[in-house]
Amino acid sequence: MKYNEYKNLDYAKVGEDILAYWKANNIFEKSVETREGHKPFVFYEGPPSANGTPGIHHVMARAVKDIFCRYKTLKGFQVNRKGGWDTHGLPIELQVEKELGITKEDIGKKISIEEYNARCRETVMRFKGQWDDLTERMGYWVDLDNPYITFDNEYIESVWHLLKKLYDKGYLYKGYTIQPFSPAAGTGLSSHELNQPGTYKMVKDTTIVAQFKVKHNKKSEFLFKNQNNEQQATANENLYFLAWTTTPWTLPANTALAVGKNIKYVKVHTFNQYTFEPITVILAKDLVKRYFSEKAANLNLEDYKSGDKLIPFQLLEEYSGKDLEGVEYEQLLPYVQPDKPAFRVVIGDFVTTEDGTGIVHIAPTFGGDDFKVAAQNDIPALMVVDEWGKMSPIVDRTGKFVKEITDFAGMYVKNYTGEDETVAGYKSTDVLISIKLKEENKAFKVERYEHTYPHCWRTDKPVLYYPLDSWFIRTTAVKERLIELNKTINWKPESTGTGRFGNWLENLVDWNLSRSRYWGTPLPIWRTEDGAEEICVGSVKELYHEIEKSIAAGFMTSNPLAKAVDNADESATAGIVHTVLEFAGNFSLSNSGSDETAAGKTTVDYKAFDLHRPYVDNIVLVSPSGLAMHRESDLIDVWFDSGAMPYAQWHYPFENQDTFEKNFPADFIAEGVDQTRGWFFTLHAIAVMLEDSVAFKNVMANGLVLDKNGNKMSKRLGNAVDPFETIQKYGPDATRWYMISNAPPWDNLKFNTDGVVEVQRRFFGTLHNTYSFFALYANLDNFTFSEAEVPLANRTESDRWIISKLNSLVSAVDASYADYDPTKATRAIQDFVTDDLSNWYVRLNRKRFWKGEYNTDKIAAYQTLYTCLETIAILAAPVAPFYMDQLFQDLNKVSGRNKVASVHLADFPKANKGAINVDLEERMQLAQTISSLVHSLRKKETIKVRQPLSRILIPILNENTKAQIEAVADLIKSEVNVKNIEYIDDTSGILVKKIKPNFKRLGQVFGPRLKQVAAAIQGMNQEEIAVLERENGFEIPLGDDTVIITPEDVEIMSEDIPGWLVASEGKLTVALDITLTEALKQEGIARDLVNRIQNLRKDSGLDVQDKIKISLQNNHKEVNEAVKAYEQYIREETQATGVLLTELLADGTTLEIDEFTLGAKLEVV
RNA sequence: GGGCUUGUAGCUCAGGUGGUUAGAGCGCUACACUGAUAAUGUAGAGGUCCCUGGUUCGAGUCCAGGCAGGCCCA
Repeated sequence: MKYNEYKNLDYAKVGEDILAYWKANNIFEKSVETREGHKPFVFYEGPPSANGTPGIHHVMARAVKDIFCRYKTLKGFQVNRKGGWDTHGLPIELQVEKELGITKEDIGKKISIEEYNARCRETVMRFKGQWDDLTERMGYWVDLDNPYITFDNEYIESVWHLLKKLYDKGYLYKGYTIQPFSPAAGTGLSSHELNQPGTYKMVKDTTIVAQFKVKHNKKSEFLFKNQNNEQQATANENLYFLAWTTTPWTLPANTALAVGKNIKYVKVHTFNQYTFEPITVILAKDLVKRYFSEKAANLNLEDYKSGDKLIPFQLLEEYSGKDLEGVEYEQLLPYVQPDKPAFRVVIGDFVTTEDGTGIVHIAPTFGGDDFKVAAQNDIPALMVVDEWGKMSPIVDRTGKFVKEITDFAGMYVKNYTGEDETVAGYKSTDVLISIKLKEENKAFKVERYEHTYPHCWRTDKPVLYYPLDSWFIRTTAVKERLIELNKTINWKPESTGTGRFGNWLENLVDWNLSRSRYWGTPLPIWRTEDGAEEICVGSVKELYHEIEKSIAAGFMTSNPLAKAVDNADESATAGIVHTVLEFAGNFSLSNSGSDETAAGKTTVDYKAFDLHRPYVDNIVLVSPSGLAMHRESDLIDVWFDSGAMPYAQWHYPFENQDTFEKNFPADFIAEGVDQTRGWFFTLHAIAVMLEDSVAFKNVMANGLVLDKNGNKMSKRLGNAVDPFETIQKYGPDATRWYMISNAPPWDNLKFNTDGVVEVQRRFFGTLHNTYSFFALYANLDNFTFSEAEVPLANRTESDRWIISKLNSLVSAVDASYADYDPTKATRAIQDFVTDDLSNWYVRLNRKRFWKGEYNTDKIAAYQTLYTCLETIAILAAPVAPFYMDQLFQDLNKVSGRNKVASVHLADFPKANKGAINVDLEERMQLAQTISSLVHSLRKKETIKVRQPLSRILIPILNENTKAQIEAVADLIKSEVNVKNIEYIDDTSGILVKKIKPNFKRLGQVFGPRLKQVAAAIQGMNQEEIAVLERENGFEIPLGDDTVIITPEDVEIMSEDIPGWLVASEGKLTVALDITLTEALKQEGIARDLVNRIQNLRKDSGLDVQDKIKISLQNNHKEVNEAVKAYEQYIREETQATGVLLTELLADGTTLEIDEFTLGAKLEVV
């Protein structure tokens, strides 16, 4: 059995080959099965939606999930990973509408709900194939065969069960609120949806400061009087409140104005800039300067002429907001009349003087604050009766003004039709309203204003705030508990948990559950028309029985669930094809229904019906008092679907009660940080409300994947990275390794394929080279790790060193994974492989592998390198699952040391603390530093490493350092090619010492006087340093005072050796003796000869083990002598049986060694 | 406007509890080495540690205020 040797490494092919191996040998399944009975590590998969193609960020998110599941498996836990699909929701509806060329309005008209939902069901899994493919190729291990699917009846039934539980606890209620509404999508939006990335955009809107004319009556009399300025009374009939709005289209719905109770307002006499008419206006005192120019402060009102740019003004009276309360004004745009008294000033605590005028225009139908303050003050909203006889706002659900708003009837309040706004003459509805107000002397100021405004995350069109009826979950009731339990969750990064998520909990509002849509989980609440009686249905069986009652009461004629519930057992065994809703089962990917039925665990046949609309809508139930109850037409927020997955993935509580209990809460979940208020919240909320428990103990919120310039990836901009292409080109391992090692997952990643290439080269390339080196020689020597392990004590210094380093690495990597910090783990592994293993251990020990006989030393070398490679394979397997499995198997197949078929079935190595030797690691560091210093000296003198030198000198200030260097002296000597290391100490008398203050120590002792002390120390001469060392103390005069410093207060090092070539780093100084003796020169020539002959061997295509005969031309005396002196050495190095010096070589090659040129010839023997 | 987060070499990133000469890899330049060879070593160039104040004997690090990017929300 031989170790596999590879000509070229094809990373993508490794991925494919290993994937095939996993499939053929069920490695994933085994990785779960072999841990049966072990402690479980519970992981929840946040379900993706398969209606779009996966992107590179999904590789990131899924790599993170995979890494910790694999790590925990290696650590001996059983990690079940049930996949899942999020199948409901707006994106799917919109996609279907786009494909069918319809809008929400057409549903029920051009297309039936039944057909519409059938299309949704088809569409939602359209890219499932691509998703599964990516999941496999990137090496994300998750159970794709038995995923939970949110549209399955079983799933919906579990969700219903949870809703009923909430209902029974009094957490569900119906309310009427102003909500974000997307006319373009025809639906209300949840706060989660409004929290999608990119919904808030900078827009330039036309804003109006409108003039609301004060009614002159008893209540307002005081406003028309001037206490300070009698002669101005004439203009006072034109008295206006100024109110600013960024949404002029809401002005026709105005029914009140709000002021701040304690805000100061002033009355100002001036002129309207559009009509030039004299006016008197009221606005907040703080904001006067915003509307009136300083330059006009001294102008006389009498001098004003129409059209003057500078408009004079005069401050008249001052009022507090409280004074203004109750003052009435004339309706600004009298299209529709309210049914109760309106148009007066109210107090609002939300009014500020930050912007606008300090007076806020109130349109109760189009703003949350507006709605609240109007209700508190009994101010009506402006409503009209729509075509169905229902009360509705003056803007309809498509975003158009109703016919009652005559001047603007039928106009869209925002650009919902995609009109080109850049064409000349384009006027938005807001602009048209402005023009009208200007003409009527009702506009004080109209200007374009840039601000952020929320947009629908699917249609990119602006959102309106709009009154909607909704069902809510009273999350505020458990707010404190949500906060408390959140503190027990380990967030990665912590700031997301305390900051983003914590603050969100602090400002929690009730969860708006309602969606007026079609494709989703229906709200299982039936109500009488007057809303007095209602029922929340919590299971299919319960619904069945309620229907039976309804039939008895005469509201229904047949029970659509009859077949499913009555004939359950029969249908399951007889294989009846269900006709109630044929398609329901056809697209179902779940196979749990029929299996479980056959097993007799439930009596419901879940393929015989459909809990979606419109079927549930057709069910009419009977109330306790005998009235008809219809289903509340809403669907529930899809986030509830995904937040319910801990339960619903198991069809709990109808099946798998045990399984659920064993798998709750999760040990670990991970998703993008954008899910903070989405999935993370809904999981948490449901778990706290129902279980008084967290839903997850550890959570990783990973950051965004941006393009290499830090911009968001988007298909539209064309900067999106195709994950399939990346994996195909660079392989899954390099892609994953790059993503994880480059930056912590919670930071945003600037994805640059150059980085992937670098990882490939630097890490995988080096590791592979190291393996190839091992395989080449191990195969020649037939090393199969069959010998007993050579005891550490019998191995070389460098063996023990790399083993020590390896064990330190195991500890570090284990700790990093356990702390959910994969980046630290990968960086540690990478540094070990490139720096310690490859660049130092292998480089220094090469000769042990290819030279000499197969003895204990050689075996020790093989064992050491093997152990390093095998350990690395396991440590790195969670991140690079394919390559590391190949490496592991390549090693293991020959040695058979592990009885497992894959690295993923192995056990995570345990660090052997006894093998870690800090002293050893320290002195190897010394060796590396000294070598590096000598190399740099050689370079300075341009003496090549092949030229042996006699000695280096190292000044030694303490015995410990000397002993440390002694232990690695051989390594240094061979690495830098010198014969001897000599140490010089104090007694030599030639050391020049350097003294440096220990600032940390001195600072603590001397504080502000440190500067003087430090200066004195740096000024000490050799003599004084000697005194300090000898006496263990030295007096420094400090002004009138004298202080004593000790050797601990300073750092003393040798700086220079007079007359020598030195280099130093930190405390270490090295001197190099560059005197060349004849012998050294000869040896240098011999080494050069070896080098040239080795090259010749290689060029001639000789095999490593071929023996040769060498003939050399004897035309240089120096060379001849070197050959004679070092013949033995030359023969050994070049595997030559003999070296012959001859006069003439007819057919040799020419060798050049410095100034020598000679002929040479090799013959294989 | 608020919350969170990031800002260190051309690029990607390290820099416990403050300590005086701020590091690594990549890239660039030069040189060397060569039975791991499309590998490797050594050296060099390259820094306003985002800015401004403050605390301190001493600030990349702590504090305050800004600026810029990102995410999330009003």
